[in-house]
Amino acid sequence: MVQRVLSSRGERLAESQRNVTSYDVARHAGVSQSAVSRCFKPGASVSEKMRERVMKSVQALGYQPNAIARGLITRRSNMVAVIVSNLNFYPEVLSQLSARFMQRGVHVLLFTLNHESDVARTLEQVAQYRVDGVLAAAHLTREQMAPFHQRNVPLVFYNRSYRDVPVSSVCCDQVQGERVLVDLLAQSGRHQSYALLSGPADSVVSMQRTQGAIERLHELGIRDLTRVRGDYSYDSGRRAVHAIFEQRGAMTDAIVSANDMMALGCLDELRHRFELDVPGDVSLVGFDGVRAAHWSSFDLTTIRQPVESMAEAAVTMLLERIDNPGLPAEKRLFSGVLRRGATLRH
Amino acid sequence: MVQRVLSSRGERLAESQRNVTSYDVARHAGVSQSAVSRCFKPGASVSEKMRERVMKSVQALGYQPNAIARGLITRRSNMVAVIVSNLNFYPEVLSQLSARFMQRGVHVLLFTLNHESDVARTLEQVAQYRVDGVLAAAHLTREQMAPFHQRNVPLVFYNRSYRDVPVSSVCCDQVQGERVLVDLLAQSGRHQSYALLSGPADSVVSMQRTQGAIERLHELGIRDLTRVRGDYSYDSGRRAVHAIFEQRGAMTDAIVSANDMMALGCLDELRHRFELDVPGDVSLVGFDGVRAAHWSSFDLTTIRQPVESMAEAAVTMLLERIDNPGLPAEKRLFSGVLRRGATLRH
DNA sequence: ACAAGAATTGCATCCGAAGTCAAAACTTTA
DNA sequence: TAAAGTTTTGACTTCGGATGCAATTCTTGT
Repeated sequence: MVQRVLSSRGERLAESQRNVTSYDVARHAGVSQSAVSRCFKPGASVSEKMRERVMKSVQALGYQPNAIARGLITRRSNMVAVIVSNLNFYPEVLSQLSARFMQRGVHVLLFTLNHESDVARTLEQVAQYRVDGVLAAAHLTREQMAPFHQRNVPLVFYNRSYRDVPVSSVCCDQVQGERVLVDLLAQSGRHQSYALLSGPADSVVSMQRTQGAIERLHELGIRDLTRVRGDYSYDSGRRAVHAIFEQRGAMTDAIVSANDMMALGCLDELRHRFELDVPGDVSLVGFDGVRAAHWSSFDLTTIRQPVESMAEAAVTMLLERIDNPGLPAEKRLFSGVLRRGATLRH
Repeated sequence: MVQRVLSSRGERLAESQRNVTSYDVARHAGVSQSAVSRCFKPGASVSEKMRERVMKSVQALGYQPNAIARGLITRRSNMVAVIVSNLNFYPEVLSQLSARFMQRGVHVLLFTLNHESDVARTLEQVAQYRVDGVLAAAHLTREQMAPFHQRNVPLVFYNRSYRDVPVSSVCCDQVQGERVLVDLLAQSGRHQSYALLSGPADSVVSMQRTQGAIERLHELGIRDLTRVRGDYSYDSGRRAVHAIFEQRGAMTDAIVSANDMMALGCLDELRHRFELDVPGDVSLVGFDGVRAAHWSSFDLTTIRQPVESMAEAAVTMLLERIDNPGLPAEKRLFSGVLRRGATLRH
């Protein structure tokens, strides 16, 4: 008791800094807490008079409903987790996703993964926050998805599809895109020797692109193929050129890169280090359609992923499944859009 | 009643999908709910035997503590809001911030702003989620900051400082960096005519950089200055070259761009459209130190923002203030790091 | 073996808003 | 104007975990 009295100033301070609650508003307006709550629920049964009265107190006290408390009782956090594995290509994707979620009043809890992050621990965190849904632009194993399925938390993958797992996804058709590029290479110039630059070994996207390219090259009877591996970065693209030339001397005259960043690295290395002409000496294609591919220094021939449509689709699919948990998994496949640049010999 | 019976299967389903709570664990383990709760609080008074027993049930039931409920009672959401205005330069910053917060067990609620977003509404959302702190890489007015100060929610700005407002920030010294660049231009070549390419009118950073450049140019007695404005984008850099040459004919031989992206646009336009030599005909400097500035096609002279240190500082400052609300505001200023590229005549 | 002290455990309450349900206040109708 | 119907309103409970405090169990010393 003595303490209480002594600390009264502190208490008053604490009191004044305590967030104002619906009870405070209710007291101030001389109504019940339920009434206040109802004023914030669209379509609730509240008279015009009541609403005005409450809102006046809300204004006066600067009341902001507590989304955490609301989430607890409604079991709806109004948050989705967005998991991205690396921000190489994903800044554009992320900004698209974020903007679209925000526009729909859904909040984004961001999780980024990198080589040294503990995926299991991260997913645990995701689960603990009781997000309403998960949008993953990262690879998850079946076991890692299971908890979400069990809890009925909708899961949509961006650019990862799992053949035999009934899980929703929005993907760009990597295989078909790569085939288009290879066709273009084959038609445009008489290339003698092809090199294929893959992404990281654990990237499914890279695997698909590489596979698409090889498939089509084989169909066209092209067997002479150098294969090297990069990590999707510009620098690894530069290094790749050296690796390629070490394997085949400087005969290679067509490079198929699994993404744009590496293609740009190749392009710069070919031109500035090897002083070769692109497309005169070597043809080059990428994949993604990043901004820089359009820059006049590069003007890269590539397949552009329709990021806007894909993001829109992913967001819509996820929110639909949150509102309607019964919806079956759906896999949407978007075709890439060919961008003809100036990196093809003809 | 009939309905209840009829829907019993549905209920069982719903029941089984209900998230398991600490009460479920307690029942399963034959202990009290408090005990379960304590097992998840590091340093709590729990016997080894109890912990084992509880953990066994936790495993058996797949219990995950509900962070939302915890947040309600502890008044700590363990989330911070990260507000970024545009993802032009910020992908790198964002990925740094996110990784660092995650590493410290803090979760990131992401808010992106663009020209058409309603800042007030966004900040309302931020407030409703009772985040423990706010990291803003965006401009806020004094009025917009006020609610956070009132609620004692620490606020740290990234690359925005408010002269007379006692609010924490981590900034790169724009003015000094720009002065270094101008000095370098002045020393390296005998430039006749300078052009200054600013960023968007509402960007404080652009304002500071521009001001730093002008200041130093004036000190050096250079008055012949063309000024144009861009929007930080590559394309606006390209357009700017036209604007510059329209104002002064093609005499301009030194361009100071308020950021790297625009500088790269200038560079490409100068070389490929105007067929001018950089640095032979025109010198060019940027600001930021983006990845692409290092690419061999560009090799731009610029000031690199020490993003890693700045992100680390920002995260640390914010978390310190969350743990210790009494800490006074602090403004940390980092010097940019000069990167000498090949875009300066000498 | 027993008292005193320390370490554990459980009870009850709280966080802040939402939803159920019955009471109260209005409307409409006869 | 009373009865019946409709709309509003408020009391109370709930969501799920954290915590102060009292009760209990376990140590320790004698």
